[in-house]
Parts: sequence; structure tokens; C-alpha cells
Amino acid sequence: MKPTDSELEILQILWQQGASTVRTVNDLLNEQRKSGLGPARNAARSKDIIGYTTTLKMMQIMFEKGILTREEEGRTHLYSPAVQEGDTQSILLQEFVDNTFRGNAARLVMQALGNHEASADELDEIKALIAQIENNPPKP
Amino acid sequence: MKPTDSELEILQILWQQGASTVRTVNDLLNEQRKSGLGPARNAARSKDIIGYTTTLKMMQIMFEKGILTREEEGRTHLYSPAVQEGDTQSILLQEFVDNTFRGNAARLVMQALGNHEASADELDEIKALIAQIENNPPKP
DNA sequence: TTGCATCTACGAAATTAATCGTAGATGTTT
DNA sequence: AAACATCTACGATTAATTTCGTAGATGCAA
Repeated sequence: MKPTDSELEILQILWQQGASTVRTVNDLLNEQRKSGLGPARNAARSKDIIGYTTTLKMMQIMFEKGILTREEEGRTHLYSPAVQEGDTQSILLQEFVDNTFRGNAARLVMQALGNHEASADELDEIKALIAQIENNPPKP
Repeated sequence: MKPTDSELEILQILWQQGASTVRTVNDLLNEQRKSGLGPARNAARSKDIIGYTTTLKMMQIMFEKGILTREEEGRTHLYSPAVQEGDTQSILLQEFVDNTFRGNAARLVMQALGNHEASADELDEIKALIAQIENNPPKP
């Protein structure tokens, strides 16, 4: 299942923090926005604060959709991601490559390497992966 | 400016075909959907046909936004992209990396290389780019 | 125990994106 | 000329997403 932008924001927090309450997620969400860090979102609104019940509602919906799990912790709920970060990234990446690069993943890689600067270590990692792919040619 | 999904679909067609009429764009859009090719979109709706006036309206809006230009060609209009494909890809990529990979471009590259299969030529291209980056270390 | 703070649940408004219907102009065919 | 096809313009509807207000339960502090 493809999460919406807002859902992804919440998932990111849970993937980083692990199980959290709505309060925690809401606080972190607003910190991110204030600092301008975190996901881009609509710049025009980036100074507005997200109400607590907004985040609550989002997480309830995500729970109903099966994107999150939750368990009672005293009076509140502890929410956790029900999907793995890597899996979600795969799904979103696939769609992004198709929509934006017409399925041309190599071009996306080139652009990504060109735009952002990667550390020497990261470049080494990527080189290693390429070498590995070259030794394991796709089967016919 | 970040185009919406539908806008991107239209841009893709114009980038490929060059200046086109609404009719042409609408036809190609529906061909793509029928064949299941082209951008993913909502699978549930992928068999529905897009009405002519829908595409017309989209392109009028894009014109007003400045995403497209147009010129009268007889009785109809010939639309062209007012933004370059590479520029748009950069903008979308930047946002995608931030939202989905928390800014970690290297991880995106790894995942892209892992999921899709790249041809030997493409891998060579990527290796060349890496080598070039390594010889041109980012300035302090 | 009264009052405040914090939770959940739930309905509904606000926003944004996508779709389409209708009207009027203009060209084409018979 | 009459009937038909095709365009644009534009308002309005539908749909999806995001946001919030209000109500009721529960815990805690004065």
C-alpha cells in the first residue's frame, strides 16, 4: 500500500523512534516543521502548527488501514509501523522511477549522484554493489 | 514548481512528442492507460477513459500556471512544455529523496540499483560518473 | 470534590486535485 | 443550408486528503 505524504511523515518518525504515542509524534512533527528540517511539505504552510487531533486522526486512519499497529499503554496508545521502511521505499521508488524517469532507473541514479554529494564511503559502497551486479548477470 | 501526478503525465507526453494539441495528448494518455504502460496511476481506475474536456481543462490550468505555453494553430492550440524535463526531474528527485529516504541519496541509489536491472552500458556510465566525482572532491 | 490537563473517538469542514457537462463558436460534409 | 463534428471556455461536481472542533472518559492537583 502506498502511503500518502502525511502518512509517510508519520511513518518516518515511527521508523526512527520506534513505538510512540500520538503526543510524541505530534511534537516531533511540529519541531521538524519549525526547524524547516524534515520532509518538504507545502512551504507556504510550513510555519503553521499541526493540531494534536489532526495527528491523532491521521494515526487512527493509518491504524484502520493496517499501516500502523497499536497497543494500550496505560491510558494512551503506543503506535508502531506495520510496514517496513525498506519495503515502503521500494514501492515508492518503483512508482517514482516510472512517473518521473519513465522507468529509466539508470538516469535517476545518475541524477541523484550528480545533485547530491556522496561521501567517499558511500561511493565505495555503490561501487561494490555495481561490481556485485556485474558478477551476477541477470538470468535469461 | 512541482507538478501534480496528472500534470506530470501530460508533461511526459509533451516532452516526448513536442508541441501537441489537446486531442493528441488525450489520445496518447488513453492509449497508455489501456495498455497498462506509462505512469502507474491508480490501478483501480486504469481502465476508465479520460474525457477530452478533462485533459483540456488540465492543460488550460497548466497554461495558466505557466507550466505550458501555447500558440494558436488554425482553430486549435498547440501546447508545449514551458519547463525542462531535467529541471523538473531534479526538483522532484530532491523532494523524493527528502521525503522517502530522509535525504540519504546514497541509499536511494543502492535501492534503485538493486531493484531494477541496469544494462552493462548503464553500469559503465554510472561507474564513470563515480570516478569523475572521486577525482573532483567536493570543495570545503 | 472541583477544576484542569490529556486521551480517545467521531463527525464534519476545509483544501486540493481531478473529472466532466454544457454552451457557444467554427469548420466540414452532404 | 442543414446536420454533424470538433474546439475552447468555464462552472460545477466528485473524490481524495488533511485539518480541526466537540464530546466524553480518565487521571491528577489544589
